[in-house]
Amino acid sequence: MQLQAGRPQTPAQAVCRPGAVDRLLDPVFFRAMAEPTRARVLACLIKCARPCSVTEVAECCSVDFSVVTRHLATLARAGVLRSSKQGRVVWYEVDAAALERRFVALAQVVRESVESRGSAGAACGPGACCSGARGPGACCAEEGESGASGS
Amino acid sequence: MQLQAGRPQTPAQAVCRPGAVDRLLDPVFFRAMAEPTRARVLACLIKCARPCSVTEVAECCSVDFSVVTRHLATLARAGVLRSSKQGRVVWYEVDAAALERRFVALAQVVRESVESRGSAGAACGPGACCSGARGPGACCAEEGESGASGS
DNA sequence: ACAATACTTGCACGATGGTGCAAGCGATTC
DNA sequence: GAATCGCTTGCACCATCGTGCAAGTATTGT
Repeated sequence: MQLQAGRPQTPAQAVCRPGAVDRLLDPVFFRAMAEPTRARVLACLIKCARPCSVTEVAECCSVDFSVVTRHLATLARAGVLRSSKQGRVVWYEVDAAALERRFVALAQVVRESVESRGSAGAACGPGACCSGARGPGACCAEEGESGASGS
Repeated sequence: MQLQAGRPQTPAQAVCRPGAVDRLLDPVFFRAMAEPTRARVLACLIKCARPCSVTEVAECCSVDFSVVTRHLATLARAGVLRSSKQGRVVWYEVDAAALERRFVALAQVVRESVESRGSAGAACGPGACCSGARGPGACCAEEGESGASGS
């Protein structure tokens, strides 16, 4: 069987097949937006669609100023925001291009997964297949491809 | 001024303009994917592109079986997975349609934000405008803690 | 030089959440 | 009916993280 070529038959196989989805499901990225205050900050910056200072952003949420600073830094570290310093003012802005690209890529990966359902060999389903190829280390023994797909 | 009609000028104004972005930046959804183990589980399910049992999923990560159960339940609660019980086996499957729709909508919201940059009134930027319309409560009474209006 | 503004960082505290172990529950098999 | 399988839930532990306060840094204004 051409296991390596097609779609992984089990999660245990899937985990050792590096793909775009692994890079896209970056916990740092999702964690950045998972916090309610940060989500609110990000929503405000998206709506404003312009660079905003920390002071401005702080006015949209009821937490301490220092907290806003940290949240903005977190979002910037995750690649969601970009910052630029002008004098003593720091302007934070949504990195819209990168953000949109990321969401589009995520949507694409999910869509491709759906499209592969009927094409890659056996039509798997509940109890239909993959019932015998289990066991830890059933696929990860070899090196596979050291595919550190460059970012 | 057509503040309510156009794009909010400040984050303080933006926070009281409910829009699609507020619903899409759902912390529950993003938190579900923000955890490394859950991200790995989700990636495996996307790659497999078929319903998988809890036992199968547990083989792709090195945590306790009970932990996998909880992670899968969390992802299902967030609308990322769907589950169906067949006998004593529970099948978890990526809700690909909903997931793709969500990412597409997020990309769309970000894109629309970019497209509105030059259209809605003044061309805002660092120090270009919005320097005088500041101050807490400039647009709405208060929306944070006392605001039990919206859910 | 001094003060004010804009922001960052150190610190402590409390809440949240991920984890493993063990017990429990429903469905299947013998 | 008893044993087994597949999964869920209760519990305790620990790490992480969000938060506010206070001090510190960098830049601008007087």
